[in-house]
Amino acid sequence: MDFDCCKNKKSEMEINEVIDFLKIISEKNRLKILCILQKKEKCVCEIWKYLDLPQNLTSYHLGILKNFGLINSKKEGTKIIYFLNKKNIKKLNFLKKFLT
Amino acid sequence: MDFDCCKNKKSEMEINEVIDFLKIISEKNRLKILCILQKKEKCVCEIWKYLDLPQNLTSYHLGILKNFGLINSKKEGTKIIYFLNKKNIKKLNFLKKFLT
DNA sequence: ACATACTATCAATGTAGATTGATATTTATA
DNA sequence: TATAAATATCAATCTACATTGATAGTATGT
Repeated sequence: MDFDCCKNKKSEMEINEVIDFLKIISEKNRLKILCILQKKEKCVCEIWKYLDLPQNLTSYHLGILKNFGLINSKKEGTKIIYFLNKKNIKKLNFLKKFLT
Repeated sequence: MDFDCCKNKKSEMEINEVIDFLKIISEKNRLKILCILQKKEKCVCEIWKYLDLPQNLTSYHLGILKNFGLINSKKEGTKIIYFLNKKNIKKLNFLKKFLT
């Protein structure tokens, strides 16, 4: 074929990164969480009560987002406060490369 | 709570649209197909041979992309040529609203 | 008419990951 | 110290959907 796309090692790695990112944010509850945290940092109980989700499910999704580096957390008494990691959120720009 | 996010009907619909779009493009083979078609329109057999995928699987993913309006097709002899629907690809801009 | 190339469809299977239920841990409060 | 609130973790279940295998349809060339 007449071009080199999705084939060389670099291209393959980039695609994998993008896919990982997309998989994370393409889950409705997680996207909502990101949405919510844009406004202001929030503790877990605020989030699950607002979104009407089970507590443990909320914790699960927060864990995924945090593990991927999209959000961070800090402790305040008995609460865990989650907030956006704005630097990593900008990974979104990465997408433009593929789809414009 | 002190704001209105992911709650009203309009917001809910927007999120659903974004999620649908993200689910479509967060599949590796489909993203690769979009990637490939950026360069030039291609028939199914070019695509599956290039990506080293089973023919029917390729057809399946092309169907999903077409059904969502990201690509279109035309017939040329025994071949079906697929090409990007550039207008709809721009739905990506939609994302910025959520993640910047 | 026959063989071949190209594509789509259908049913069955496999699998990643979202959801649920139960429980442990930690901190604050009475 | 006992109770309650907040969070995380684990195992089990459920579900969407990607993958596979088989097959049918359609166009082309001999």
